Amino acid sequence: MIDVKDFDLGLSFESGQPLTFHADYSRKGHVESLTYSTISGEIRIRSMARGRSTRVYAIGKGYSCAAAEEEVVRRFGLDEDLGRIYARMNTDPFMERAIAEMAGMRLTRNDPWETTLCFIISQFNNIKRIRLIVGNMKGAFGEKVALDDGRPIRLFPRPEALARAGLGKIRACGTGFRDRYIQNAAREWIARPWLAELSKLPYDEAKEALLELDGIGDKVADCILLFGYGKREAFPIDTWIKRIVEHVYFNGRRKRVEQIHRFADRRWPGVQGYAQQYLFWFGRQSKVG
DNA sequence: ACCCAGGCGGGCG
DNA sequence: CGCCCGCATGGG
Repeated sequence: MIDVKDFDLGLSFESGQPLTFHADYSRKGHVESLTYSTISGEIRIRSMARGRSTRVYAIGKGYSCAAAEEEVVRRFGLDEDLGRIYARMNTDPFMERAIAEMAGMRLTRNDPWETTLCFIISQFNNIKRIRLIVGNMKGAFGEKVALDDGRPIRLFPRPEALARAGLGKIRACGTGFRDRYIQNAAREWIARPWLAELSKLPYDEAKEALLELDGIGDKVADCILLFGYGKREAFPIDTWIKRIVEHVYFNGRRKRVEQIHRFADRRWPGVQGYAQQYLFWFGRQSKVG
């Protein structure tokens, strides 16, 4: 059992973050459950709010109890002190409301390759269709494995499988024009093994390395750094965030992306990624901008 | 039948 | 440089 402050499982799971794993979520009263598969098996979480703290039980198939808990802590960033992060984010009334409404929303930590693929697919696309395409790609290229109960599942496609796949077969998953970005990224992932190790580099250098890949621009690179490499100083700027920041902090005046980056870096140093996620989801839910 | 979706790369002025 | 356009595809 893990006892954490400031954790809302459903909000963390359903806040538009790249859940690269297949998962089933449900809520009955104040008890939430989430089941998802991993490379090593399957994790089942039950979470129960008790005042300001939440009790989280994790059971894993193919995991010891301790290993399952460790996986959940890592995956949902439960080792990060949200109270301290909120104190640094809370610079104004709008952010204060976002924090109050979205209390307990965590930034998830995902596999770097899986995150890269998801966000290459995300460009000029919508969340629902991103999930559809990723699902298709698992079916076409993901390794088949059986869980303990014999149920077959498909793992996330590895770069090796996509590097040798034809563009036509990739495109058949619904990727559209992104097919060559995907094939190229898979090949580069193999040719440049250090791409898997970018969390060791400072944010700027890691971003530079990602930007060399075709189909990865400023926004996608920041998403990969934030959700795949745990770089909390990344501040992905998509159409939503741009509108929201312009509306809330610039009186509706249009700003260039570079200016918004500078603004966020100065205002929320070190916690830009959390600020972005809270502005993004709160702003979207309440239709700001 | 439209219109849009968590951008990016290339081409033009 | 800064801006603008086309881009595949499924769902509203």
